[in-house]
Amino acid sequence: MRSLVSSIKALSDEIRLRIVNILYEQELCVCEMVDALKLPQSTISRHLAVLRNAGLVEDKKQGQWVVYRLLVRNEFIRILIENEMRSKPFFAKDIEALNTRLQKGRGLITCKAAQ
Amino acid sequence: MRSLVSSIKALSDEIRLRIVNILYEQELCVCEMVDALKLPQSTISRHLAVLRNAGLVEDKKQGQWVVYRLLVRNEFIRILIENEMRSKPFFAKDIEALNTRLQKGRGLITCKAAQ
DNA sequence: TGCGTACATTCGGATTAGCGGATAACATAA
DNA sequence: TTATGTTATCCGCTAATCCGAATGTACGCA
Repeated sequence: MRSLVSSIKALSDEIRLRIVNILYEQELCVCEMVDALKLPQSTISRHLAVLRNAGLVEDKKQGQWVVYRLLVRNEFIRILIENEMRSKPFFAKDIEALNTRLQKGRGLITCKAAQ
Repeated sequence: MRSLVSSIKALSDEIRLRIVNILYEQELCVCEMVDALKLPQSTISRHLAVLRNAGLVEDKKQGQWVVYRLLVRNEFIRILIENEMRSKPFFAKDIEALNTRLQKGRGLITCKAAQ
């Protein structure tokens, strides 16, 4: 119950929804998200901590990167993403920016160099 | 988009989830919710205003009462209620208290008298 | 007219959440 | 070792949210 509220609370922020949206595409390191969403690194990192504490994402170290993966444990979250986010231009433009970024960087090979 | 965030934000509170839960049973006036959830009237009223501003409920005057009705406009909200709330004891006990209250008052006939 | 009920809103105070620059911590590479 | 890149956390600050008692408003009924 407590965890249900904190899951919903974690989703009740525009920036965190944008993060969830791009993570629904594939797992990503922090700097890829920074580039895709064009937001300060501290902002992304802080919001990722909120999502992690709510159990919505998990992270793993991979070389010098920390890679985040979305955990869709509840059906309502999947429906939320599929029905309310993926069709909207607001979120689609982040996917575009992400793809542009991923083409440059080729996965996780470089990050700074991709800018 | 703005409205998606405010919908989710409106749902990101324990008391408001409890209100949504009992309104999913049937439409209710404020004092029935006060009795069912055993919370101060100002608290219920304030949270109802949040839900109304987010477009999650609508209200209509009915005699001396204001009756609130849940609007399930998004599929993810229905899934949220069905999958995450209705099965949980935490929310079930509110339904029980609500039914006890409704037996006494028989719909909207009395409110103060039902206490 | 005046009382009582139902509901909304105000109030002050506490808690929480948000921001981005700066810095810390750590890994990798030269 | 030194330099660079990646990520997390700290900092001071502002803004939003929550609470319940108290007050305001509207209306039905005697």
